[in-house]
Amino acid sequence: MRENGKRRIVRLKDIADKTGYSINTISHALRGMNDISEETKSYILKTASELGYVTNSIAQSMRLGYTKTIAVILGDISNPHFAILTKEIENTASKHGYSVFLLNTNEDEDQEERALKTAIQHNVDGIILCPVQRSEKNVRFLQKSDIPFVLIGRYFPEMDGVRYTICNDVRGGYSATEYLIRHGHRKILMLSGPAHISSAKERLQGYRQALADYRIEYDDSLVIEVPIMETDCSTLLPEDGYTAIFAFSDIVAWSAWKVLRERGKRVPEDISIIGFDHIQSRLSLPYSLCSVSSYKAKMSITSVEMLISIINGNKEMENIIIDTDIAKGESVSFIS
Amino acid sequence: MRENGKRRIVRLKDIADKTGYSINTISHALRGMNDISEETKSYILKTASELGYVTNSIAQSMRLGYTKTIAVILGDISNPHFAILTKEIENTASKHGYSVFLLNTNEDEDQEERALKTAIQHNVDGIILCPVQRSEKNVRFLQKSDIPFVLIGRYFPEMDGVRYTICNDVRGGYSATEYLIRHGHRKILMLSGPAHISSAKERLQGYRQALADYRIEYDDSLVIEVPIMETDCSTLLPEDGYTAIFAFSDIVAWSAWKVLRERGKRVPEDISIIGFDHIQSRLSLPYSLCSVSSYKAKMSITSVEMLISIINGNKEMENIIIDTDIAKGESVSFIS
DNA sequence: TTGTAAGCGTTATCAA
DNA sequence: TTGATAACGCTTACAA
Repeated sequence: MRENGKRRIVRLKDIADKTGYSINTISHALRGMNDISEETKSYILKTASELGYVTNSIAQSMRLGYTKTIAVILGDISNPHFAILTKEIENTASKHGYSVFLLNTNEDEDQEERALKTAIQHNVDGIILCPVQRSEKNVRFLQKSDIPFVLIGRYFPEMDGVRYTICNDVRGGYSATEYLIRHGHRKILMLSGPAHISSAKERLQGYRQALADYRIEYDDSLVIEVPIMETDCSTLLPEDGYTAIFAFSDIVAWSAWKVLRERGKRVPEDISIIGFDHIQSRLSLPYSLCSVSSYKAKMSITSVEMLISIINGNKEMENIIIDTDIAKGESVSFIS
Repeated sequence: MRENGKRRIVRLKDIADKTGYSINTISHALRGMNDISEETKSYILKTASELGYVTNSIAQSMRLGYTKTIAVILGDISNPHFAILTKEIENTASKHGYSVFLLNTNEDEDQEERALKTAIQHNVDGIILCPVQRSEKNVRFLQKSDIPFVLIGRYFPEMDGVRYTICNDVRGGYSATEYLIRHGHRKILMLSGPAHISSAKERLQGYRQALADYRIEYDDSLVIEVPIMETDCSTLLPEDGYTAIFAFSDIVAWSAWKVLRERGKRVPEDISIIGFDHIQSRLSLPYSLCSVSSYKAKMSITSVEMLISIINGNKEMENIIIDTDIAKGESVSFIS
C-alpha cells in the first residue's frame, strides 16, 4: 500500500482510470447526483468501494471553503465537568456532520491564544470556547478574526455581540446559599473560584444576595478564593468559624470534604457542603454530594446548535441561560 | 471582514499584493528561510502580522501530504479514566506540534467504524484507538488502510503487527486479588468487564491465577460481567456470598460501594473493595478507594510518541506494557 | 449523459 | 535574492 514512503490514498482519478470515466463523472456519481445514468453510477460506486475510496475532505475543504470541523477549547478535559460537556458536544456535533478538535488551555491565557490560533490555522468552521478570562484579549482577537464562535459556561457581561451559553450562576449561587440557610446555617464558608471568571463572580454574587435577603451579615473572611486548577484545598480551608460550605465546583467541594474528614470533622453532622455542577450525574459515588445541577447536556447541545446556526449565517442569536436545580445529597443537613 | 457571506482569510497573496513581493518570497520569508534578505524579511513579517495572517494548514496539507493531526478514538470521554488519558494525549501531541481530533465510539462497533472513516477522511496522520473489540473487523480495516495507528489500553493478542500501549492487566488483576487474599479474603466477587475486551479478560485471568496460587477454589458464580457502559451495577450485585470485591474499573467499584451502602453494608468492615485505574489520582474524594494504578500519564505519553515514531517511518516498534501498582485505600481491610 | 478546465492556498522546482 | 509556474485532489461552470 505504501509507495516510496508515502501513503497511497485512493483518489477520484484512480477510480476514473479504472473505470474509464472522467474524474467529473466519478465525482458526480459518488455524490449521487442525478445527471449520471444508474448503470454507470452503480458501476462506479462498486469500483470505488472495491478500491476503498474515502472522500479526501482536505481537498474538499480547499475547494468548498469549509471543513466541517469545530474546535472545543476548554481548561482541562480531565475535569469531569468539562469531560461531560465535551462528550455531549462531540456527540451533537457528530450528529450534525461536524468533527471536533480538542484543545486544552490549562486555564492559561497564552495557551488559550495558541489554541485559538491552532484552531484558526486548521480552518475550523467554528469554535466553542470556555474562556480563561484573564483578560478580554483573546476573545477580542477571536471577534476580529471573524470566525464563528460561542462561549460556554463563562461570558463577558460587558462585551457586546459575543454569543454564549451559560447556566444561571447568580441564581445557582443564590439557591445553594438559600438551601444552606434554610437548613439553619448562618456561617457559610464560600470556596469561590477566581474572581476573573464570570461564573465564579456570579455564584459569589448569588451567595451575597442570599445572605442579604436573609439578613445575614456578609463576612469577608468567609470567602476564600481557590485557584481554578487546584484539586486539593487542604492549605486553604480554615480550621473553623463556619458550619457549612458552598463550593464553586464539585471538584472543590469533594476536596473540602476530604480535608474535613482528615481533620476529624463529620459531613454533614459538623459541616454541611454544597457544590456546583453535579458531576454525580455521570459518576456513581457512595456518598452523595449536594450540588447545584447545571444541565450539562442541554448546555452542550445548545452551544453546538447555536454555533452551527451562526456558521450557517444566522446573525440574530439569543444567548442561552440555562436554569439550575438543587440536586439533593447527604452532605447537607439541618444544623444541630 | 466578511465579503459576500464568506469569511475573508488573509492569504500569502494578500501580503504579496501589499508589499509588492511575489507569493514565493512571502512564503520563504514567513518560514524564515535564509534566501531572503533580512530587510525584506522583517518588512514582510511586519506586514503579515498587521494583516493578521495565519498559515492555512488545509492548503499546506494539500501540498505537503500531511496534516499534523491525530485522531483519538475511545469509548466515552466522560469516563474519568479516558478523560485523564485524553488530557495527557492532547498535551503530548500538542508539544509535538499535533492537534487532536476527538471521537467517541460509545463502545459500539458501528460507531467505531464511522469514527475511523471520519478520521481517515480528515487525513489524520495517525490514530490512537481504544478498540471496541466486538471483533477484529475495524482494526483489520485500519491495517489495510495503511494509516499509522496505535492501540491504547486494549489489544488483540492474536493479531500480529498491531502496535499497542497497555498496562499489565494480568499482573494488575493478580496483585489486586492477592492483596485481598492477604487481607484474609477468600470469597472474592469479581465484577468483571465484558469478556471480549482484552483488559477485562486479562484482569480476570490474573484473578484466577491468584486464586489458584493461593489454593482457593474458583467459583463461577462469583464472577459477574458488568456491561462496559454501565455506571450503575445495582441490579447485578449479589446480595451475599462474598467478603470482598475486585472491580474491573473504579467506575464499577464506586458504583458497587454505593449499592452496598444503600443495602446497609459497610465498606470495608463488611465488604472490602478494590478497583482499577485509580481515578483518584486526578479527583480528590473524601473516601479513598483502593485501586490498581495504571500510570495513565505514562501510557498516554508513550502511545503518542509511539504513534509519531510510526508516522515518521519507524517500522520497528516495541509494544509497551506498563507496570501497575496498588494504590492503597480505606476500602480494603483485614477480614474481621 | 459525460468530459474539459479552472481554481481553492500553499510549497517546490526551476529560472532570472 | 527574487519571481513564475506546476502540483496536491476536489468541485463547479461550461462545453460537447
